[in-house]
Amino acid sequence: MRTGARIHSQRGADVPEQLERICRGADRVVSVPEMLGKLTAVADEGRPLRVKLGLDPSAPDIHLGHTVVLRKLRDFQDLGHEVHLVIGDFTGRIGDPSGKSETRRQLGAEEVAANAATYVRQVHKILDPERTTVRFNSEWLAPLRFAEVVALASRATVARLLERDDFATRFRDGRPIHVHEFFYALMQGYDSVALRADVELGGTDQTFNLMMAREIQRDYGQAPETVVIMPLLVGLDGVQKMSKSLGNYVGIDESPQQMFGKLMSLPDTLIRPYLLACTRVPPQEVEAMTDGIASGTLNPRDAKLMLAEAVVELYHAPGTGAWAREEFLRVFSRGALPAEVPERRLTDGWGRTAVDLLVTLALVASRSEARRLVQQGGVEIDGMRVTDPAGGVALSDGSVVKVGKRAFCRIRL
RNA sequence: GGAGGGGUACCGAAGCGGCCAAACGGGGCAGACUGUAAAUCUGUUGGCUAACGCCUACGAAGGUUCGAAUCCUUCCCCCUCCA
Repeated sequence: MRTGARIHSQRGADVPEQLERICRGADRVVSVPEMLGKLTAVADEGRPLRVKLGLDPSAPDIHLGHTVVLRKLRDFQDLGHEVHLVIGDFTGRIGDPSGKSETRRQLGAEEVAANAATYVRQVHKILDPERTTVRFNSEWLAPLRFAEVVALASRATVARLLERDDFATRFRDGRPIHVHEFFYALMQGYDSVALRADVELGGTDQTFNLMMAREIQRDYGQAPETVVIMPLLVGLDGVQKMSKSLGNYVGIDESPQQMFGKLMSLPDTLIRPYLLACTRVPPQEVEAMTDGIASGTLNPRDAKLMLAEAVVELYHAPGTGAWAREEFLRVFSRGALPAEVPERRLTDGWGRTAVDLLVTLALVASRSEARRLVQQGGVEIDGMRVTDPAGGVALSDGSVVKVGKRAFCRIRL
């Protein structure tokens, strides 16, 4: 798909097509006519749009939730535009308590750098490195003098800031809002000024900040960026948005097995949204599958198998999706062993009981847990359930210990 | 500066002298079932112990008491309102 440059060089002719591609899947574009105008203008000028995305450096792993926005960025790149990622190292250093009322831990410089490197590596699974620029916002935020900060602050009113949903509810409930939290939106807006962004992407949770950025750019004499707001992906729990801290996520750096398994644990109601947001399955096909599920001709499990395979395939080597599917069916549907079982050499000196074994193999966190697991029937050796925690176990070279549904270990004596 | 409210296990939240390793909900884990690591149901969820039980734990440190998450003192932290 490296046709972007060529399309771009065709100038205005393909602008409607570009617009259609950009708006597809977006929750909202502010505004569509404005976007049209910009696309036309840059096409005439023969330059690409500068498209911005801000990233929070505190949670280094990219998950499927991020990919919704990242894949949209990729669309821009394919259309010949350039992407500017802003790592919020300065904002992150201050700590953003937004969303939760929890104050976020401050990050050290090395940590930020390491996280950023991880980001960039993962992001390149989706974005075209050739058309991606990475910047750190400390570059322009750190040198600001207090007078300049005050000037920035004077652009916004408290009433305006309180419009933000999160602030509004906290204010109403009498929960604290710290002054520096107000600065957050201002700083993000300033990022856009520093980058001279033409377009900014974000999830619906960023709506307020994105709108604020437009106003700030205007105040600084720039044309306000056009904003593309993408829907938030619901997490594996089916309730809250996907986020690392909530643990309801699928990371794009995870192993094929893990990705596949997590996607199979998706509530059935999320099949359609995930197919649409996280795979390249054409919308008509998704609708056909959805109908199939509704009418009972398609087993939701099979739809999920398809979904999981498609997602794994997107972030791993070709063929891995099908492999992960086979693996899943073998281990969970047929209860067989996975293709690769980690091996552990067992030397003399472990205590001989079932509990000792699990502890020695580090398959449990404590002896109590091991005991519990055995009592609950969650431990098998060579397919035989172990029933007595304190009883001895019969092992031979090559015996396989299974703990719970998905922990395996082959014993070498 | 003043007044008031609060800090409980992974999270939320009860308890306010013994029956508290701490109700209840969520999450996690295990089992059953299944169409799946969906849904549902059951069990389990500090550590050590074969077990009796023991140890550690309710912001921190002391104290009262036969006995404290619960009462007292000091300290730390958080929140709200007033100035």
